[in-house]
Amino acid sequence: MLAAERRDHLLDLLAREGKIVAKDVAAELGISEDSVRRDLRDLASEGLCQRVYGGALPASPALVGYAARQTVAPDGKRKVASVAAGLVRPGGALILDGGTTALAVARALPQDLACTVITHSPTIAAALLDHPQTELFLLGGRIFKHSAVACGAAAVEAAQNVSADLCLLGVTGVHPEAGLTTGDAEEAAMKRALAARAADTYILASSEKLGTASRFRVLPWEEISGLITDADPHDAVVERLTARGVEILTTG
Amino acid sequence: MLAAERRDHLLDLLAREGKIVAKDVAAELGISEDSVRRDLRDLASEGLCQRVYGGALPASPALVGYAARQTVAPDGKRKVASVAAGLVRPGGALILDGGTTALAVARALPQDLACTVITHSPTIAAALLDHPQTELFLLGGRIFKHSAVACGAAAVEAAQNVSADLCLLGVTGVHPEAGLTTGDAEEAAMKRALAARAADTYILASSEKLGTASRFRVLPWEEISGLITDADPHDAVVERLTARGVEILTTG
DNA sequence: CCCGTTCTTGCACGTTTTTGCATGTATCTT
DNA sequence: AAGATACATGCAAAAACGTGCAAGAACGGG
Repeated sequence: MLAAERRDHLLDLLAREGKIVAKDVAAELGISEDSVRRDLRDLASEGLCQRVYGGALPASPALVGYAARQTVAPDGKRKVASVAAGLVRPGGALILDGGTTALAVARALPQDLACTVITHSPTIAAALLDHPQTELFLLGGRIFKHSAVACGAAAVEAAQNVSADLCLLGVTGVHPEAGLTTGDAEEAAMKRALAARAADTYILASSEKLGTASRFRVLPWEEISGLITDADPHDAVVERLTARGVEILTTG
Repeated sequence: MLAAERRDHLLDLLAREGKIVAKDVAAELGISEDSVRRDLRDLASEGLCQRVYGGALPASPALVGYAARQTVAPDGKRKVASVAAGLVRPGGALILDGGTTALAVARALPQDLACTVITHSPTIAAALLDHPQTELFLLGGRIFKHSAVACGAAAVEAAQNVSADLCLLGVTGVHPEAGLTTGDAEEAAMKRALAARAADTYILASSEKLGTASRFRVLPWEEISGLITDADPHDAVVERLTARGVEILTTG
């Protein structure tokens, strides 16, 4: 594991959980607590986190819930992506959200799959340029830097002109009661607009997102077809979702 | 194994896995770690990756999965791009075409330049994601694979809703009589639509394009503000263009 | 075809960075 | 107040780095 990668992991953890416990992270990553402390000290000196006894907190509470600078798609996301890619039928049309998990889906699509992909993410579009059989449609609009996707009025309007069989959405929070949530209002609206244009909508959520909620709701459970996750089917949150009637696709 | 092949492999790895560990790659390819480090250093100097202790990471996290290959811009294009980037004023709005030369322009824009960039190329958009001060607006539409830009009716329509101070267009043919031409009718129409939305339009053309013409005309000379090229000012084609009243910006 | 030049590549060497441990100190909990 | 936990610092081993150098390949001109 690269040192820089470790730093990213810490920031990601900070954004997702809102705190870091040095001891836990050291155990999780198999490194010494000293290394974690050193990293945290460095991050704090750059103003990226606030050092506290036992670990660290976000520099600004507002940053909680925002996707951090994630560079490496963890194994879980890749498995989720692989399952999701299996849902895409030849000849069908897919609306693909932005984000690292959705990017992993794009990468997991067979090179010669003949289908239509509609996306508001230039990153996703760029990744699919070398799929010769894939028809690509880009939804334009103002690009939101932190998530690297087109959002806002223009993008939502552009979405009204398309339709698809399947929509794959990434979210930051998956909670039995709060539903599906994300950290930005514009993004939430865009995701809603995308879901509305597809016959079926599935949520991509690696296990660490289960049970968490962010500020803005994307959709209630009633409006989605299912959840794709790498969590254990006997996970507490998963079981509560199943009880609610949500279809769960696992990577098992 | 060819050196260029090795570089491609590294970029591919970076796109797929999001990171490179020098030691692992050296073992996998059966070459010395020194060579890997040298390659990584070169790639980093071109802005294609970010060097870290132990290996490398994508230049920007948003660029994970972004096809960075084929982007080794020749020297001529880079010089043209540098001149073009100098035309962009802080606070101004720029319409940027697709293509390798335009991509070089995007790379040549100062990291902290506060301006608005409007483009129909997901590749360009992805390249500008790490410019924090740059406002990005993406024009959507059907993606034409061979040129990797949004074209067609939807894209042209989207272009009607924007305006800018400057438009930088790439073309495949630059001819004193035939004017500016390209090999695809839809692309030509899109370029026309872009040029119509900017106060000034400049053409990016490395020297090998001078004197050639393709099938579809983009614009006549009267409707452009100037040509940016790395050709010699005493080049025969350049002199004929000057005689026609075309402003020529050279890299000299 | 041959020879000089240039570029690439791997190795050796000294330097820098990272990392875990030990030690002593500070801080928290009870 | 006392024990436990977290912390900073110093230290040493290991890993990664940069540089110089030499052998070899590719190239170009004669």
